[in-house]
Amino acid sequence: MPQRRLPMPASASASSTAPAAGSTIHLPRTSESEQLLRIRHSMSHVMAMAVQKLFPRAQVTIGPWTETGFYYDFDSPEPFTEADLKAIRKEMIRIINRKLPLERIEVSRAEAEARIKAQNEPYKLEILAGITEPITLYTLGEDWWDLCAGPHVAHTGELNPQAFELESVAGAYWRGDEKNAQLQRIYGTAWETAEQLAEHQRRKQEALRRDHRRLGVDLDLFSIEDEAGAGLVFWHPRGARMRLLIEDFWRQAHFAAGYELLYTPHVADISLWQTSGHLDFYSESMFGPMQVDERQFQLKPMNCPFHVLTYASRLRSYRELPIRWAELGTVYRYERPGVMHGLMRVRGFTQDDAHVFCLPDQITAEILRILDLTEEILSAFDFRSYEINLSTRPEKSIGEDAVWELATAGLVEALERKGWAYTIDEGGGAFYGPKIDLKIEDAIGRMWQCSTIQLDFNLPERFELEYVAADGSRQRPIMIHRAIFGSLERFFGIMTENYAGDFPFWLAPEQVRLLPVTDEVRPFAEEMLGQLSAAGIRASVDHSGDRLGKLIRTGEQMKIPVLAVIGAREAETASVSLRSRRDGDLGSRPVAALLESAQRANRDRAPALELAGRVEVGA
RNA sequence: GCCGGUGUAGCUCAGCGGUAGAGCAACUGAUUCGUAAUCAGUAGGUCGUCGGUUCAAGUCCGACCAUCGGCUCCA
Repeated sequence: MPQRRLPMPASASASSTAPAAGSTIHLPRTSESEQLLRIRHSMSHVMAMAVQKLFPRAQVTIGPWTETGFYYDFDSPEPFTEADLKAIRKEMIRIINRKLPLERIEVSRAEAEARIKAQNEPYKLEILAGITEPITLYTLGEDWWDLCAGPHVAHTGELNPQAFELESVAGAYWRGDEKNAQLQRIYGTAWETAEQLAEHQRRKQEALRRDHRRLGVDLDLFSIEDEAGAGLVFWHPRGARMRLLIEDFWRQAHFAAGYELLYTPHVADISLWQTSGHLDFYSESMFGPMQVDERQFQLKPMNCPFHVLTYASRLRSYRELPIRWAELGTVYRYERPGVMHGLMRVRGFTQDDAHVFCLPDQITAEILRILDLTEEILSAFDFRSYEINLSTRPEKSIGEDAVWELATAGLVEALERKGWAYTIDEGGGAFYGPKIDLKIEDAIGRMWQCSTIQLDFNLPERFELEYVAADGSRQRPIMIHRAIFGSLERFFGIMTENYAGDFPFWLAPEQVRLLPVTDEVRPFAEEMLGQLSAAGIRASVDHSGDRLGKLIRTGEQMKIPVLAVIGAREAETASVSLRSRRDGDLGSRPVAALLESAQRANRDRAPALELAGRVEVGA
């Protein structure tokens, strides 16, 4: 068994020292560094002062630090543009160079109110009303101050004018509520040293290099077509090939884990969504209904009602439980214009959805099985570091106390038995049941929530699901929803960014590309292609007629794991000269050796070919 | 949906009132070549869409669509 499938404990927290490919500079997060916190806090004040100097009509609101910098929200009659950032930045440098002191002053509520009123800053007044004593403000030089709890640097001389940058302007709502005034937010980043700033920018570049939208075009994996509409994904042959491999692996793992697979319709009579309750609490995320004959149909935003109907299609016995049904179900959800994002946020996507119907005393065992399967599937894509969250009963919820307690205890016990660290989000569960969410960490330290396990006391109730218990009575089963990838599209995007497009051998859409050096060897290349294809290896011959250097360049740009150079020497000896994307030139091997190792790699879902010792062929 | 940016050939971009340009890719020809770009030629765009201003609009204005960075929301 390959090492990557061994069980590994989940890490309880995100690591900020994430592997930043080739870098040794540590970038502390704000929450890890008192000095950075001061710097960023003060930077936002400096920025606000600069903005008010350049835009006197701009009113200040709030300006907190973030993990990599800071922002400040303004209410300004004139819109800020990216070009304005340059001027603001220059003004900030001027302020920094004046080495202005930042002084903490504790004031009475009345004095704070008087000072704010003198400046006509209505947002500050609102903030004041919401805070408790002691009320503090920080001055910045003689003319500027802001209501703030601190802490700050002693004077702006402690701020490094070479270690900050203003990054973007964005809209934001006062207090985060879209019913409130629209404010303008300026984001900045600030560090102790110019080197840290450079490293931060290098990481941003790295994220850009890994962007799945970029790679989707470059590697010809998928596209989103204007003509068809936003948020609808077209899987190109290469992307579709990968998706099929992912799905095949997923199906295999599910059958092995005791699941059966379902196929259910994409639309259904709208009454189904009335029964399920989605029409009441989910309709704003649903596509509108469509009229068919005398009935109204609804495109599905979720698969669960279909699985529930399948359950209810006949009488169930307690002996049948647990029932585990999974489906790669494509759902459509209405997303507001402006929120779509590559594969990460779309309007049509496929969930790897499953529902487990079980007895109350089976909860723990079923959750544990799901955790095991989740780990097996995620680690196959090299996601081995998790952050787990358990969400408990919210105030507004349905169901009996005893059921909630039993279910929550079941989730806790499963996590304990799995040995996974987790945090508890008290009251963060859905109204219909507690849940476990799992985030995965990618190669550059970002966390992504994909998997979710939710208990549901609502749907079995609404659809009056039953089973016949041992004593002949009718009982209600427990229902568990779970998804591991969450959305196949989104997972594909995350995975693409995680690998930066350098997919492991088993997953690569094109595994081996044969590069004929001259026209004379094309027939041999074709013959070899036949052998590779017959052995289930995804291969092609590059017939562009370019010179070898170009063929290799093109192959490398397409991130093909194995390039096989075929010249006269190779054709004579039935061999290939292999070049691996990961390990470079591997030297010559008999064709049979390539076949054998590629087949083995596919079978083992290996990241790369493993070849026996180099064989010298030819002259 | 909201704020700001962007939309010119398949891709990356230049042109910013006066009859559309480059590099790469594609195609054709020559070259038959040994580990990240051989040379030459050809073709390709109603400049996102619709409307307006103007003698004249990729170029100015408006609306819409898409997209990028955010907000809100979320798989």
